[in-house]
Amino acid sequence: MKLSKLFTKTLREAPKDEESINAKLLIRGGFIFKNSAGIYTFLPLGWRVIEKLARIVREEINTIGGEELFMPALVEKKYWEATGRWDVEIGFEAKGKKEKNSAFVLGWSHEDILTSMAAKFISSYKDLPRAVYQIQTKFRNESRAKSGLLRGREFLMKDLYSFHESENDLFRYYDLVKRAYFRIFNRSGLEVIYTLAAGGVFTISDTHEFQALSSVGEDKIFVCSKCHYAENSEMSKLKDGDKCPKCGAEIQGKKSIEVGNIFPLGTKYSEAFDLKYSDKDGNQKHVVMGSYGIGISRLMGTIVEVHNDGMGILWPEDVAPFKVHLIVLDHRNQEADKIYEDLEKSGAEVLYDDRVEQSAGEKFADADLIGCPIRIVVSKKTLEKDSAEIKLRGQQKTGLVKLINLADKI
RNA sequence: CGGGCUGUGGUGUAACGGCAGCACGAGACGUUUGGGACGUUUUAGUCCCGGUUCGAAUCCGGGCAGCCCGACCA
Repeated sequence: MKLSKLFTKTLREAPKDEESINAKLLIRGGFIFKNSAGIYTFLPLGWRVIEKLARIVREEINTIGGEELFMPALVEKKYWEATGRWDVEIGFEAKGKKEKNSAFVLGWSHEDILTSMAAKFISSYKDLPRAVYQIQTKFRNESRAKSGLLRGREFLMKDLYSFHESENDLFRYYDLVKRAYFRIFNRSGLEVIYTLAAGGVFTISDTHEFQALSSVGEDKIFVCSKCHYAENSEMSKLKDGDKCPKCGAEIQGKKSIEVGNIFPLGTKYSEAFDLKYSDKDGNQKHVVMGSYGIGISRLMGTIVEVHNDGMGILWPEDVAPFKVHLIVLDHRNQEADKIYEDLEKSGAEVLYDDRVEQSAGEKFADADLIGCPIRIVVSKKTLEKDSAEIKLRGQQKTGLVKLINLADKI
């Protein structure tokens, strides 16, 4: 991608009403645009990050047998009534202009519509277990959207649902999901803490959250300084300075961002929608379910909160919009164009700053802001030595690499 | 949903109740190119409605919007 052709431009200063780091940097870099409070456009650079995250999620969820599907955002009233969730205030009613009474709510959760569908496809123990997921926009009328991508009224979520014969099988799968989640967050460059959390009306036991430590987080967890056992403060009886119930080390209270959660639902939904299967003896039983979420857009915001410096973002390699940020400082020299083409041919994702009117300093500042992992500079100085300068984001040292060897270094 | 703060070109800021100005950006032309370079030139603004006043960006009332704190967040 040539920066001279990019749809967006960077901002030198962040809008004054943005306080959170993720909002400031993502808006300045041209990753997102705020259309309303808690409602963002993912601009071309930002969408590439979302796609990277989605790819990681897909790979890992597919590995544990998840099948991807895509459910509607407009969810008709009848689907919410079985669980009494039509009137839940978090929903946005969607009113057709011709209808007198609205009959839809924009989907803020998809257990209801999925469970009613699943009854058409699951009828025998031979049809179990199953797991389906989607990556979709959720709409929640948050009374207070905040902190950039961390709490939006419209956001991207991966929601996975599993169907089982028994609680035993549910918890077998629950553990698979847990491990897949750790791989997802690890590949996304985040350290997360597996945290015990309170169950709700629709769960059969405690639930678990994946928490990334951050001072802007809305959650507070009590986490063991040694074994990382953690409980969410909303249900924990622990307090600062207590001994860890698992290993005896000191417990500390920390602020954190919930980037994922997993819920053992049991049969609450299958009872509401009469989702049953026949076991080997022909007995009708309710299907046992689990649901598992990752806020994809929140994940993006969290990564920025964790990986940044004063100048901009430091994208972890697997989620960076581009791997290489190539800067040419002497635009009259055609050599850089060729380097760009060669790098692309070698398979590297390159953002090429070929702009002619920007000064060197501005190009460096933009490279720092956008935050691709590898910066390559081509200038008169480097070309005299048939080389390019290479620098990793977040490191000060630079090195010269012969042009012939450049593609191999990436 | 309660509380606080704030609304001036695209962004950041200034203007006692008295001509809305500056910088950056963006557009044009030219000169530049190793940490946000320079010259000439163009462009673009007081959130909305009402009130007070000779006169309102400024004061008052109401709305709307944004941010922050809290409540809420199966």
